[in-house]
Amino acid sequence: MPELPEVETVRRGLEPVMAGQVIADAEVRRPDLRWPFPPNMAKRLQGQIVRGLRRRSKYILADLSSGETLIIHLGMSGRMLVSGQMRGEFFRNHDAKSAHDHVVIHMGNGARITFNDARRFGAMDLVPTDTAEDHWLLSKLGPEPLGNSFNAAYLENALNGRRTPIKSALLDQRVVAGLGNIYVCEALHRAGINPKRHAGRIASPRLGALVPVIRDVLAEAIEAGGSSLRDHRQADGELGYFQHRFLVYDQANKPCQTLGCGGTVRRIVQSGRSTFYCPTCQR
DNA sequence: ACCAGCTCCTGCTTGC
DNA sequence: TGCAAGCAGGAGCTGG
Repeated sequence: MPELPEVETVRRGLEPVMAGQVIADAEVRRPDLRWPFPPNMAKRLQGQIVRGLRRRSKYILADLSSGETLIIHLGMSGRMLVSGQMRGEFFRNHDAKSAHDHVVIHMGNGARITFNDARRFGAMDLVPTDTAEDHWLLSKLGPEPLGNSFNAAYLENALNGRRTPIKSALLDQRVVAGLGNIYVCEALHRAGINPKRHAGRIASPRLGALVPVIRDVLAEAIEAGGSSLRDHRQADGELGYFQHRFLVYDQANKPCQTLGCGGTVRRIVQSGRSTFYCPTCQR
């Protein structure tokens, strides 16, 4: 599922029920997701106050009063669903137990947060807060696409000399952190760049123009609550809505929507992943 | 160093 | 309707 906008949507959904609240209890129902959980994870979460929830790329970081940070990755199909009774309001977004409820966190305010991940590509780890960003999963990540260090000069330098297709380069989390297949396809379409073009062979003005396009696509997707194709749900269980705004992703054989283009959206495979683009207006 | 391909796992969609 | 193949939003690892 989740690329940056989906993860940010989940983070925003968890913040009001977790931030500043104590973790009353935690249950681990299965010993591992992609990797084994850290030792005694449930016990180490118990009694901690959640100082705040941050996001780095596609990771959610929950800073705890113990001085540790819970790192959460949703993989392809992970969900964080809130249920329970809070402030007199009853949330029933995940009351039925599912076979893939791997971790359940019970907050002192009555909220219950369930980590559900059918494909088990997700991960959790618990590390000291002051070195959380040095975690092996985070240490090699490139800049945040919505941050100031992601700019035209940076991107040109990062892609200089690279012969891999621009599509593959933008999926590389070391180049820019948080993009996935959907938003790379959409951004390249908006920028009019052919996904097969070699990353190091794109003229500066076109690369420069790609930066604000990426920011816009991500910001609009966050605003829409992300994209729900199969698995993504907001923390309250609601769907995201950005999938209705896709111009190319999953639109194979449909007419290109670019004004006056007249082309047809194609699906190709690049390094084993689907790429959707319009050969007419993406050059 | 760079890059394409494979792999982990489960479930939904597609085509025969 | 039934069944199997194909495909899925991530990302680490391997080997050329």
